[in-house]
Amino acid sequence: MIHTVAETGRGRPTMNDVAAAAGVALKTVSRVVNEERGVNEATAERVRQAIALLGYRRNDGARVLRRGRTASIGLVIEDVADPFYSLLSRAVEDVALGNGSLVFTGSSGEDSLRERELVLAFCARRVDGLIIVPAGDDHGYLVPELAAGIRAVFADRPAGPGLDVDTVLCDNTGGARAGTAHLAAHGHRRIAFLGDNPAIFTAEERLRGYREALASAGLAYDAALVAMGTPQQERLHADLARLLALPDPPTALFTGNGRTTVTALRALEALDARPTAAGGIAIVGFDDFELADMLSPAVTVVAQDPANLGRTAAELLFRRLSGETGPAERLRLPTRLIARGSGELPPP
Amino acid sequence: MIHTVAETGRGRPTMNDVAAAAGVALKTVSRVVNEERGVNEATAERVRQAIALLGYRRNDGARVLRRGRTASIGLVIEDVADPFYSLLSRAVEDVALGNGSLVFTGSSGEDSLRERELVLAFCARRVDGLIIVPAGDDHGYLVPELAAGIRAVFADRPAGPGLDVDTVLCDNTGGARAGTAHLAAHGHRRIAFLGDNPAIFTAEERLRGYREALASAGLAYDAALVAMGTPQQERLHADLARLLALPDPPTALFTGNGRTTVTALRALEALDARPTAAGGIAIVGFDDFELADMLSPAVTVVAQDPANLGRTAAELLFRRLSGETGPAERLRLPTRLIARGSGELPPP
DNA sequence: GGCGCGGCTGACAACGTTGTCAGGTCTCAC
DNA sequence: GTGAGACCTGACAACGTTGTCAGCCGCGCC
Repeated sequence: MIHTVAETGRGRPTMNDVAAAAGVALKTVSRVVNEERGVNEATAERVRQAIALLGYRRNDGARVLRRGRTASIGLVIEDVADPFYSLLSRAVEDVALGNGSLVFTGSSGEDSLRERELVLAFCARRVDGLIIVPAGDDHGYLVPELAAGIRAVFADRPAGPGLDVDTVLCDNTGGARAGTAHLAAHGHRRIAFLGDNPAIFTAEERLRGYREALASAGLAYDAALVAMGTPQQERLHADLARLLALPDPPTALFTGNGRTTVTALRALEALDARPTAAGGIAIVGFDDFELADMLSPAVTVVAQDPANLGRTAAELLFRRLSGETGPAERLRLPTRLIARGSGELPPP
Repeated sequence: MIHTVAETGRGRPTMNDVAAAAGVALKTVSRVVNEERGVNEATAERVRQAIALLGYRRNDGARVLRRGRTASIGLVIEDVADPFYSLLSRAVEDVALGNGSLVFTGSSGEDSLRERELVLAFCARRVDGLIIVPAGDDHGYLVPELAAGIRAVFADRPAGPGLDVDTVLCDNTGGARAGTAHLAAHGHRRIAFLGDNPAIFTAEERLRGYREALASAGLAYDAALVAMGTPQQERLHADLARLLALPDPPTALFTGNGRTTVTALRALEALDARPTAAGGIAIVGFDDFELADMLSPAVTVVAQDPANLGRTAAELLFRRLSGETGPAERLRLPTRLIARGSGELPPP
């Protein structure tokens, strides 16, 4: 039988309230809530009724305090609004949910200070683990956290020096090499490179791949054909205007990430120099993007698989959380060249 | 002076450990950590040194248990990987961070059961508030949570019946009306409608707008010109093939959301019926999308502002959390028609 | 009748923090 | 010399849960 209970007014009911309502001890409620065996079915039913009556829900914060594990992880990326990271996020979420874990998400906005704040805030909430796409390259602040048992996996970019931690990267150099070589194989000898800020690990690796491909093709590296920086419309417009005005202008363009590719296409349009099916400057871009196949010409890309990146990192994290030991892993995920037209245009 | 302390081995240092190391009482450490005034500067400095030495970080879980507020909110959307929701997410994140709050994110995948699980899991963590893009239309499970003081704001779609809660919606009907009227104004009399599953609130509202615009233009509603369902490639391909094979086929197409627009464009391409600058079926799509302006012809859209939606919902939530009372608000955000070419093609 | 055992229940401490309250020391004015 | 007040510090309970341990009851067996 259910005893009515004087509602204490404000605030949520606790196990104590449920216990009082059901006429049992606190601990019995705990057992029912956690579906432990050894509770008489009639008693359990009375407790369940009291729970429903009061709208009780277990306070996981208190539970965590008692047990240690929070069943939550933190994900720090550059920007959820960027398709690359949103695909990565979704994959991380799915793996986490499959492991009974919730996900704190935060965008650093390529600001190492904000990255640090987010990570430490997550650590203060005692997340079990972290997946980090770092913005900065000093992660000393993580040392005490790792020592305290929080596991971290770095994704897309490695941790700063001195941190021996699991890392999942993309084959940036190989991908850029393949993309650049593809252009060279189609007869281009003046290939420009538009990349992100060279302080960013991936941008620098991709530049390296570009240079290696040039060398393999017997082409000289010409600094005048390289422009790097944040992919803003105005900057790219100016860079491309400069490149096209060179006495010996490039006949092909390798762009270092998705945002740069799209922005460059817009800038070329504004400069009246966008490739057409009939011809024009050839383009290969790092990163696939939505509708690349619907432009004319369709855009040839070196595709990464951001979902795979997120999934791999998350699975690695959960393997660690379930006790897997061993030295820090450092994985490289492959890229794939998708020829669609813009990278197969011949030089004039 | 710092006393050395016997490291207890596993686990993180607590305030107690710091207190022992600094030779002060637990409460003094608490005061220093929380930057309360009234602590002698020399003492405080000793405590800070002990904190640094031990790598101490406050356990926010315990703090929350004591204080009641968690400084975290939960965000449930359909899919972070969808650009619409990823823009919304970013806006929510930014507002939350500005209010000193962290964000749990979860994708329901348009599954009402998963929505419920996510929301209740967030509630068990005692988030202060929720922003929900609902997948289902029964939110009875939220009643006890709301009664217990968790604030919720529904975004993009309303809560199920019986729940009187803050809601931020888009002007779906008005937008669809404007888009359809735009096509009619350009001379089209056979306008097809491709929408999402009509069980989804926004899809149904947009269909209504489409019908209203037809009526205003003196055009008859023809069920044969309407196809609704999940925007999968095969389904849309079949629907469009059927439409184009009609004895009196449509000369224009209104598509009910971003995913549908993009998928329909691909299907038209496969059917060799994609519009060109020279002519073809006219298209207006609900939702703007990246590169809509770079296709040929560029795609005319009825644009929502997902970031604005997220920001508005989050700001409303935080106003509630900071004590604003009053009846539940129900906001409607405007849409904007952006003419780019595909919607201005004349009928043949 | 006594003993052991399985099944069920409850009392109590502990998790790491903060709010409350009390106490101690010092300074200053009377 | 004493009281008032400012300043600093600490003891203790409480937040809501779970782990540990002990106890009760009824049963079957010696």
